[in-house]
Amino acid sequence: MKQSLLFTKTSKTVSAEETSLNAQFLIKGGFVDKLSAGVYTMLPLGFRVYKKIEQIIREEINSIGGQEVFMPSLCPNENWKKTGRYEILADDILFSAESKHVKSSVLNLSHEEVVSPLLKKFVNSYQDLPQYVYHIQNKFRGEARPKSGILRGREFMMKDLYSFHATEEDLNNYYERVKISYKNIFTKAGIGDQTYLTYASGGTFSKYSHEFQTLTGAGEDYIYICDKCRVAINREILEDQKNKCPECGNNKLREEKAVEVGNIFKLSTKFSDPFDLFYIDKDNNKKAVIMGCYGIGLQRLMGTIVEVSHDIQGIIWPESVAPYRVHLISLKQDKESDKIYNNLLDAGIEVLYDDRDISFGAKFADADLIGCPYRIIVSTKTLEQDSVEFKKRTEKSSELVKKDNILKIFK
RNA sequence: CGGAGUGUGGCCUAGCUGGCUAGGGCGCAUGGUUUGGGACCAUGAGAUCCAGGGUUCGAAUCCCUGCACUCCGACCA
Repeated sequence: MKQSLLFTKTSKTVSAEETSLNAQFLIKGGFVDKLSAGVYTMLPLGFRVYKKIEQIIREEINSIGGQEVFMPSLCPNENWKKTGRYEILADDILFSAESKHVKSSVLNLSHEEVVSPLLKKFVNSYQDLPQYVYHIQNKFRGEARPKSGILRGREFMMKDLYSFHATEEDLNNYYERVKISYKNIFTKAGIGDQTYLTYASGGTFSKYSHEFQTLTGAGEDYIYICDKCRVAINREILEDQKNKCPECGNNKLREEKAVEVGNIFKLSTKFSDPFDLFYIDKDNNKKAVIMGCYGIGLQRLMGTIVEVSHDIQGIIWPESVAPYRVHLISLKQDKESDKIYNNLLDAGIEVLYDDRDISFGAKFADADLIGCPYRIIVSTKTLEQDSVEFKKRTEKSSELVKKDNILKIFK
């Protein structure tokens, strides 16, 4: 992509009100635009990052049997009344959706009320189970107080996976597979080192649920980490847990602030009961389907990566989610840099090409802010030596690389 | 939802104990100079000072109401 063609621009300034670090960098860099509190547009650069994250999640969930669908945002509130969640949430964070001809719909804030009746249409026998259904789709939550940039929004994308089982044991087994899968996702997204499996309150159906918490001061949760087991417990169950690691009993836990990037939850029959989602077992008995649900907020994950990976100049994207792999900077209006750009494109390398006619200082500053992993600089100086300058975003120093050898770097 | 703060050209802001044509920076346009860490000079365009009401000879400035945004707390299926 030629940077001169991007309709967005970087900005040197951001409102003094915007104290959240992820919001500052993402807005200045032209990744997102805030429409109103907790409601953001993904701009071309930001949407590329978003899609990389989405794809990491999709591949990982597919690998544990997830079948991707796309469920609607609109839902008759009848469904929500069936589960009792309408009464609880209609006066709170549940958006109602009305028009002249539609008087009784809501905007889904999660999709149990859609996916459960959906599966009822297809599940009859134990032989139809288990099933794993997910989508990556908008959620609407009328938060009283959106905060921390894109970490807590009123409209956001979420991967929500729902699993359907004949038995509790089968759910438990799958639940463990999802744990591993989530760990892979956060590792691939570049925050594996800072992310902890965390015991949290489980509601009425199991002793605990599990969250994936990433250490950052921007987080809203306090977790207590057991360094032996590399797990944590959420402060909300600390007293239950008597300040001990649930896995090894270690009572020397350290407190950290963290943000919840993922959550896995055993639902039991909470949603299958109201929708009469059942199956017939081998002995011809009618039994309720056992469910689990598993969520990851996409924007929250994106914002968390920024919170975890940046320096004073800007974002340092992990290669797996960077908007472009290479930021090519020409310090000279020259056919040579066009040629290098085209060679990189031909080799299938994602490259953002700063072909703008502006000062080199501005280009460097933008490159630092935007945070692509690799930088290639083409200038008169480098071309005299038949070379370009190659620099990683994570490193201060650069090296000269012969033009002919550029592609070898990326093999 | 409780508490605190803030709304000024496209963006960031100064002005806020009322007083001349609302000042600056960024960005934008035109011309010139410059070219390895956010260049410089000149000229120019661009403003219902969040909205409505009130006080006053006079309101961006004071008062009331509403809306929006930010932060702290509560909440977080």
